[in-house]
Amino acid sequence: MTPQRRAIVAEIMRTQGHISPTALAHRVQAEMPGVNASTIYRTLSLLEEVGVLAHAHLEGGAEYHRAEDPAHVHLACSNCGAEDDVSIEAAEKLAAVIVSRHDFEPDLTHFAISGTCGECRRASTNQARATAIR
Amino acid sequence: MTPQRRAIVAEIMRTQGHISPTALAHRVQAEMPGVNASTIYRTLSLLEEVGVLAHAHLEGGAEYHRAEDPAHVHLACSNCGAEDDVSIEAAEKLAAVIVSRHDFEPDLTHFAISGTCGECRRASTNQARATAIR
DNA sequence: CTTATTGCAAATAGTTTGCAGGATA
DNA sequence: TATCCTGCAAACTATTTGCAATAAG
Repeated sequence: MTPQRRAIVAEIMRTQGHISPTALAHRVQAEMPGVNASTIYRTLSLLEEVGVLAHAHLEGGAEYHRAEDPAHVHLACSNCGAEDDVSIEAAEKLAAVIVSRHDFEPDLTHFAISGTCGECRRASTNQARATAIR
Repeated sequence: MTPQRRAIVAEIMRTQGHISPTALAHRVQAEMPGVNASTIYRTLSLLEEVGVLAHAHLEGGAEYHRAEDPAHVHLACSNCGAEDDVSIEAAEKLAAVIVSRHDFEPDLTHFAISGTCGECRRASTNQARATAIR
């Protein structure tokens, strides 16, 4: 247990949701200058091996979150970047379909699901309508 | 229409499924040495803007595929790397749930779904059993 | 002949690794 | 003290960009 690790773990525990290695590096270095990025990466993979953390792939790359956090599927709007969560229960219907028909146990939390959020969908619909009228 | 682009497009059309920029670069350079990687990247994004290609995020990063190819969800085994496809119809149940409950129009083809394939699941079950007996 | 495209080199960004000095238990 | 951890620099991989030379229509 070194001061660097303490700072890194503290910053992770202070974070709700997920955080990218680079963002974490910035925050940790803000309060403890000199902490090297490689230390961040090494600590992150260590914590993941031990089972404290897990990572998911979002639009912007890998993001870490506490392994104990309630599982959820991540929705990411490819238009505006908005993010939302779906409880894992709601996703179990697809999971069930996949298991039974494809002999595959999906982990719907590992990759985000991209798409268009309601706001952007309505905006583009209005846009299309305006264009049609013109 | 330059010979480089012809070679790139030919290679893509010859490919079934998806291909990564680097893999494409290797193949193109094999038959037409000297084609620069930047040309590959520029051509890929051009073809995507025009609507001929689209990309998805799999375990190994971005992969391009023909936009006209039948939509499908990609399953990737995080243990052995095996890949499988789910028709988009089968995924529509989850899509429907997401649309109605989260006001979000998902594109389930853009990110892969990782998980454990049947083979690996059975293997780990046997492993667990063997350990228990011992 | 004018515009578009390519190759090259350099810049980025994110991440990993070897190594030697320094901190930890 | 023996081991583990850190910082640093360098290496890497994937991707992007400026620019001048070249090819295309």
